[in-house]
Amino acid sequence: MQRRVYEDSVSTSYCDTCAIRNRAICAGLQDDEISLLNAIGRRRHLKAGERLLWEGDEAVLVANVIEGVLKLSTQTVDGKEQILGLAYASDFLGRPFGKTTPYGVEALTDAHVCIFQRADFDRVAREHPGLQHKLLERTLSELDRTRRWMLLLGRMNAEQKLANFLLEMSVRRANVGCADVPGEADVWALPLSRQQIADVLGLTIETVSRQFTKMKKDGLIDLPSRREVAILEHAKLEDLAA
Amino acid sequence: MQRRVYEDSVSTSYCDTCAIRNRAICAGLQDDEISLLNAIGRRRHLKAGERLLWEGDEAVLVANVIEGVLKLSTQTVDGKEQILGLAYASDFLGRPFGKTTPYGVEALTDAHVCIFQRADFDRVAREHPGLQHKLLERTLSELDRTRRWMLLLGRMNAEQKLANFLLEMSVRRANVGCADVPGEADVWALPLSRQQIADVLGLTIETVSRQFTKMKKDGLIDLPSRREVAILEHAKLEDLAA
DNA sequence: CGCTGACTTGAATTCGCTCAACGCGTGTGG
DNA sequence: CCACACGCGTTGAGCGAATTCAAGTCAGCG
Repeated sequence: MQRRVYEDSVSTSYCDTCAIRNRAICAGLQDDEISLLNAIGRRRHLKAGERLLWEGDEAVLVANVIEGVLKLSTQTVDGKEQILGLAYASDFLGRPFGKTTPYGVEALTDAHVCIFQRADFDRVAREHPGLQHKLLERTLSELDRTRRWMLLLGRMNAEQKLANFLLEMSVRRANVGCADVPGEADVWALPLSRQQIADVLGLTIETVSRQFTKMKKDGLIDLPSRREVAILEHAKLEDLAA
Repeated sequence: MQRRVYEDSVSTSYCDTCAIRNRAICAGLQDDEISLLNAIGRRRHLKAGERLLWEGDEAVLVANVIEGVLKLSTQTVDGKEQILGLAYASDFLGRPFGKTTPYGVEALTDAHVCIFQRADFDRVAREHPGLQHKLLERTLSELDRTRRWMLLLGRMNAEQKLANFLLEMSVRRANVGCADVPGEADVWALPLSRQQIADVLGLTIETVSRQFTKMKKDGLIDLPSRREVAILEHAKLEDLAA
């Protein structure tokens, strides 16, 4: 029977050929554990802009990012958005063992995710300490990363924020594909609009734009088009990032 | 043999009579699991101002907060401090399964903690899924709390930040003892100096002071002494917190 | 070709920071 | 006991970075 257009049940070969098989929570699991995840997981394709989770909803899904960039965000009462973080390939999304989803998730680029019904996932996790351990490790390092981001939000000026943002994106993006060749130009397409960058950094769109312009004028970066960046002076950018 | 003055091995009765026995990660563990924790844990008393963990150190300890308030903090390159969060009774400290401690921990009030050698704790956690599960749940909700704090740092003005700070402290403090009687005056001693409050909120000491003064003038709070606060208009304070 | 939405640029404003002075309580040594 | 220093907090003045408000530019698309 045909499933919904964007969902397919995961055949055994899916996990075996999965791009993140060795980096996500699946890494290092035993064969029987992988099979179990296989049985309850589905692949899903998300178009850029499509939402996977809504803040405050009952938490019915958790997922692994296979490819693409997604944003986790929450909203202030007066409607401003604060992006809580970005999720890249092999990152985990959602709130296992919780009632409600604490943040919204939206794809910034076209993306592939491997989704699980939370109830299924919780059950397997409870019964398989290895999986739970992986999840714990991932959550702990996510907590560390989030806390470092607090330093950025609380203590940095616009220039430092943007420098850090570009450097982190450069690293996280590079981790996904092949390793960067040192000395090679560091160019890529930004998966975020100026507004979204502003939301990540706790700035306004105008401030982000001005800082981009300034960095370009100073020769630290290039902006071949609106949605592309090149880091020209990696070292100087790191100095700015302080 | 006498141990160091501030450390005592935990006798069975320690856990049984522990104030946080039913709220920390120990809650709901089986008797044999509790016994194991008992065997590897020690109580330690910290004086206000004493440090338990240093950022960047090899992670040798993890701990449960039994009583008191501690701060988790990190430093910028130029020496400014950013407090990453506060830990209250039943909160968990440290970085299990990690090489280095990602933040410094210092007691703000006199405090009691239940400390474990990380190696011991890791081993017990690995072997006892129940414990690991508790730890995971706690880490996940800590991540949620931290992300909500990002919204405060990234999107709020000084007034909103302080209002949120006071309200959160009121709640977290109240959770420790008996429940607040509604309508009762909400008065307590601040465990933080103005400077520390500034570090928590990503503000300067002067701004914090001015906001305190303003709130007092507006009748929202009272400041019986430098280190005491009373929330007079809880509802109005919540309006400010937005 | 003109419309639309995303981005940039400019000018004015404002919020929080910096710098500086001062107040207050506490401890210390003469 | 007083004088004084010291830490901590408050208050004021001026400044500056980032925001707000307001035009303008640009690219993509019907």
